[in-house]
Amino acid sequence: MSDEQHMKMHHESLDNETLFVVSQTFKALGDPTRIQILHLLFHDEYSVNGIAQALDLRQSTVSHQLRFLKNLRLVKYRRDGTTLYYSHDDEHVMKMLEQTIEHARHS
Amino acid sequence: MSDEQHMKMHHESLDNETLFVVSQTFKALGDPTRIQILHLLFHDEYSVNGIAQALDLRQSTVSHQLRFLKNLRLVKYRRDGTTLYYSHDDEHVMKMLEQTIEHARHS
DNA sequence: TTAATATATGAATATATATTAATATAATCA
DNA sequence: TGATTATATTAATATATATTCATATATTAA
Repeated sequence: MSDEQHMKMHHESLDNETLFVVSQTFKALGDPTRIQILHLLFHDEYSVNGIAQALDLRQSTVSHQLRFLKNLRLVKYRRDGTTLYYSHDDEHVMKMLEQTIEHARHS
Repeated sequence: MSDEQHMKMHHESLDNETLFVVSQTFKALGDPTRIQILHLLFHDEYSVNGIAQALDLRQSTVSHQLRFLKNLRLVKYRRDGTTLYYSHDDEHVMKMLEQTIEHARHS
């Protein structure tokens, strides 16, 4: 039996890059502040200050977390003057988040 | 308009307990070692040492992480003599994990 | 009971992470 | 240009987390 077939028997083992991407994705959802931000963006776009006000967080905190989320392409933004409007940018991740919120609520 | 209706307009805001449960769940999936363990348990049950050997991890590391996963009821075990066989115990979480792995592989 | 084996636990350490205050940058408008 | 506003960045700090070694516990078998 080839090594490849042997690996498939035990299901594909995880290569380091996949492992890194997957862990980063879930890590993004593993923090209460980021969950709140993404959940807020589920329906609408918000400015940085808008998020800060809605969630009672510092502007700096929000900006830091938005950078994190933007690096993972989980959010995007559009500019209008000096204001940046952020919105979500990953349907798969948003679906997982909302499903898990519903799952947690009904338990 | 009542406060309750007002809240629904902006979607249900997240209560602290939900926020905690959701973040804990995703945090569990946000670590490469735990991802490897859960992925290994996707098909079969494994002993603690079996996991350690399969993934080239210390027994202690595996045991600590299994405790973490067991506290969240993501894994369960059965005893056979001195050996504990662990298996996964949350279909929703396992489905999310495997979907996200597939998602990451094809990107 | 003693030895052997499997697993869990505790303490120490190193690393990662989230938040904050202060400040820098960038865009707009008078 | 200078003032104003919105956002980003930097550095500091506090906290959380993962791993490891050493050891404790528990089960079984001789």
